[in-house]
Amino acid sequence: MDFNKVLELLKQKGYKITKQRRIILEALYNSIKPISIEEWLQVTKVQNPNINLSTIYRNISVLEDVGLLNKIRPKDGNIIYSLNLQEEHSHFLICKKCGKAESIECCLSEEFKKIIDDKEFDLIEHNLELYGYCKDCCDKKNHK
Amino acid sequence: MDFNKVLELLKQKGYKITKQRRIILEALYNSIKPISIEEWLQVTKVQNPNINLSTIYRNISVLEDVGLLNKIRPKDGNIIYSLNLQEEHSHFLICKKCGKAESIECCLSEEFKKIIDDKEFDLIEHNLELYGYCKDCCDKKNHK
DNA sequence: ATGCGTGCAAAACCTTTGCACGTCA
DNA sequence: TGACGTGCAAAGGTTTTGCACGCAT
Repeated sequence: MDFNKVLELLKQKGYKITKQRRIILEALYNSIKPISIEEWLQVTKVQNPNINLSTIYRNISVLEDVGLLNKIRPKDGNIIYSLNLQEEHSHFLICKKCGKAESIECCLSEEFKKIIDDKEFDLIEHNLELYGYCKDCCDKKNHK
Repeated sequence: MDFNKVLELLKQKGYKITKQRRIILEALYNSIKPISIEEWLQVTKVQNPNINLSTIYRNISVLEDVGLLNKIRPKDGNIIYSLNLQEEHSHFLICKKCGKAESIECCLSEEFKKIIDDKEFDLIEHNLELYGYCKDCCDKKNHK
């Protein structure tokens, strides 16, 4: 996704594009990996040393609201952030009774990468299928 | 896993079974769902109102050391905890080049449940396959 | 012009730690 | 008995918030 598209999405939600906001967004946009708040602050300070931590926190809320923020929580250590720029790919909820497959939009790539972090394995794709009972079959059969 | 087995595992690592520790562990053991620190404290206080928050935090470290603790981090909200009592089931890292399948021991059930939380779907099983390049093929082909 | 966004400082919140005392093995 | 565990209180770290000012629209 183009950076201007990112700004566009913010504007569509009624957010103004201030100098600080632009710098903060660019910092994350240009980062090749998810970063912590502190790293994020350091990078923004390169462009404008006066930018405040609280401003970054407030822009985190904005990005969450727009749905562009990926938050990753390593088991140990602080939260790291990245922009969610990719097209979403689907997984399915498959009913064991009626076979209905419902698409869900979630991408677990980051979680997977974390899990195999120590495996020296270059993760490219994943396939995930979730099996259970859909609402209709739950109601009928009292599976819950 | 039996509760006594849990205590046994702690003893094996050289931890003592104090009254407080037992209550704290039982609280989590008996919980039907992952709970936050605050909920955990409330439940332990039913058995012994003097038990301190810091004691729970210290026992979290113990459980982590023993490998019995599941930490779940909802995107929004505090960490919730559960005991990791189930036998682990495997997923595979499958190499797209040499086809080698390496078993990894991780269970994403909780994450999946979180994801479909709002879907009214009774999740029973899941299947996960991770595809990429194993270390050997990475080295040979310079995929990284 | 007006209202949203920002910097600053303080507050709120969560987690860790030092210390003295208690208790398990 | 000795070492580990606990309660309490204080410290440490992170995130949020109130306020006055500034800037984008």
